[in-house]
Amino acid sequence: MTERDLLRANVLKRIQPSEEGLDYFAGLGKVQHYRKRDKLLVQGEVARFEAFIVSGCVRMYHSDARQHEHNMQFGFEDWRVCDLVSFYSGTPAHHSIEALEETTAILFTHDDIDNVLTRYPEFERYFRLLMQAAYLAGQERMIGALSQSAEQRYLELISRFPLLESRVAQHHIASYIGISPEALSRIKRAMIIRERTSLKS
Amino acid sequence: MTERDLLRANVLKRIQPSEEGLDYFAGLGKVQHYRKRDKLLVQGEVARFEAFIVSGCVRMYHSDARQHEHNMQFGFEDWRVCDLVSFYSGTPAHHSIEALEETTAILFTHDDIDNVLTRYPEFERYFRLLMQAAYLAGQERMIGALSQSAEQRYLELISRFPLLESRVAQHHIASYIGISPEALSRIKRAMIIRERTSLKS
DNA sequence: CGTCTATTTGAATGTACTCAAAAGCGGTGG
DNA sequence: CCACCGCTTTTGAGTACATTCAAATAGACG
Repeated sequence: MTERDLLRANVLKRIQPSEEGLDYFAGLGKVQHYRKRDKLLVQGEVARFEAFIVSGCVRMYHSDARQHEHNMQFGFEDWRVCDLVSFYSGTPAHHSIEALEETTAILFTHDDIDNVLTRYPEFERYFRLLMQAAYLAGQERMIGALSQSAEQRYLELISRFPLLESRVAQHHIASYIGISPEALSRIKRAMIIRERTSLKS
Repeated sequence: MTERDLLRANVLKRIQPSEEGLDYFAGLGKVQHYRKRDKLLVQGEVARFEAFIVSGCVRMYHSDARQHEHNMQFGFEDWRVCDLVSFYSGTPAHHSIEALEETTAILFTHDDIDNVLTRYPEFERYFRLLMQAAYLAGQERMIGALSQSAEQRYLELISRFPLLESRVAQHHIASYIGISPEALSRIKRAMIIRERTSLKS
């Protein structure tokens, strides 16, 4: 039941619900296990659940008209991953979600969430705060994409999530910051060379 | 009192609050008038209010380290514009908001919103839905930025908001889609030439 | 060890940027 | 009504950065 505890802790980071409400919510959802490369969601289908990652790591990505994949979000323990557009509006998802490692998640259907919101409206605040956090992250990312160089975006990303370097393939990071894997490779090399020459001088 | 009516209608598009709650909410906020080029918010200050645009038009933009401005959002009648990051977290805003025309807005402070949420928790849902809509829009935009050409982004933007072409300067649109004004000018010319030659053939 | 995938490197190409200048447009005052 | 001013848009030329395609190298895993 340790998955459920992680979930409880996640709620308590944001709101102080009644014990009853928390129990109810923590009992919802379905624990699911995924192996590396399993898909939690396939682009074009409707997202029927929101995934709360208990352990492991996933990526959410969009595959464009030219079959190029663009990573939109990574998800580790204690993160929530979902194509919220699809989930809340019932339209086909613009994203796929794929496990990058062995991953355990708790899946919440729309009904689960409706149920808790109807019974314990205190959770409206929880979901609003989650939404807010997701929005803010997106906003920050957009600013970065518009006003920073690829190198700056890379440095900022890995300084904010040092996990990524060790757990995620480099081409996935390249995709996240919006450049080709070759470009990221070159950028890293340029950084190393710059560092060497500046140390010598 | 027509400003307030627009606000009521906006609420009713999303939730069915008690009459009491709606009256309370519709009475909140302060009507404010801005002239062209007036700033509703200056980057670096804390956003003390969320603006509900009653008439006119504004842009929210980020000014980067090189003093380049990047338009993040436009706002017309019946839209909400705010640096939500700053507003909800109390940190200095990463955006400025500027009136592009004579503009009337209703301004809601954080206290206003806290008050209505405390008294009428039904409004949690309203703000969650707003947040959701804002998030979804951001998500769509990010996908576009990563996977579409500048030309496609331009075409999609003006087909979605035909208002823009007539009411907003071209360089503001260029900034929104993330390219220089020169680049947009060239793209438009290329489109016209393509059209001419395809008509002739 | 061999296979599969990820990363690196190279070369040619493309797209958008910067800087600079010209042309277009709208409003104001003489 | 015209001349001028300020601002936007257009055009040109040179440059920077990332892309694509292709090939070589390096790592991971069975």
